[in-house]
Amino acid sequence: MKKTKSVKSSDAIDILHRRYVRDDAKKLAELEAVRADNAVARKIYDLRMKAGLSQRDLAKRVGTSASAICRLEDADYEGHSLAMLNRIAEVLDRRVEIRFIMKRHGSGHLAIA
Amino acid sequence: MKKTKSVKSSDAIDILHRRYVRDDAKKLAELEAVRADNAVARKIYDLRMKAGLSQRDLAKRVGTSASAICRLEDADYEGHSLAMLNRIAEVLDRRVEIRFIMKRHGSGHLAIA
DNA sequence: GACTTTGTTCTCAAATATGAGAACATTTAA
DNA sequence: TTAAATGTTCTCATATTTGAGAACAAAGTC
Repeated sequence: MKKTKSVKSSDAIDILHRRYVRDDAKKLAELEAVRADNAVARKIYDLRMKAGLSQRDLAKRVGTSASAICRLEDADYEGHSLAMLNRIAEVLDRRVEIRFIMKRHGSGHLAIA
Repeated sequence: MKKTKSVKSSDAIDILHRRYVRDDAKKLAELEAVRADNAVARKIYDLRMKAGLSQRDLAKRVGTSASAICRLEDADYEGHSLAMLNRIAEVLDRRVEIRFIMKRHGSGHLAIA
């Protein structure tokens, strides 16, 4: 979450959407990945905020550096590992759940469970 | 999922549970990580089976080798990355959702949303 | 039996994430 | 203004994951 740019971080997705979502399947895959990474970044940020911690605070608890936490909260970061997500969840008294959610085939946008 | 050992793969968790869950917080963290990895491995296996694919089939679709898929389905594997989960989800027409679920504080076992 | 398919394990090089310190910008507090 | 706290970006060495091929075991097919 960049400090200055007014936390409207769905911008990246919207731009990609307008640029690519005209039947290009390969790009659609990338978009999905970006959307996922983006969501994770925001969730980490939200969790940290809800806990009232600075990046340095969380870093200390997790056992890493503030810059590493900052990197994880960057919406463009694509390197998330389950190991790190678990470490963060642990110190914030949470557990990580992964779900593979079926995408709609036919027409629409929306996904189904 | 090992071929011979009759797919009862909650064994590992049970063993760890009996061994550690006597107030040892550090081990509890590890257990949570193992549980998560285990769950991911099984989900990949289930998804692949539901799609009627061999490990080699899935590997080809994802763009990797069968041994890599086998590794991902090993309950002991701890190296899952979001990137790989997204790639697998994509070729099986799914998307990955990550949730940080609050753990119960007080007494019990069960987790809450 | 021989053949094929499938899953598994081992190895290694290549790619990628992590840990960490430094420097900087911005905000808040004194 | 000065100082402290915070978030960000850069860089690098280290650790980890990935890609891939080989070899093997087990099960099914012919």
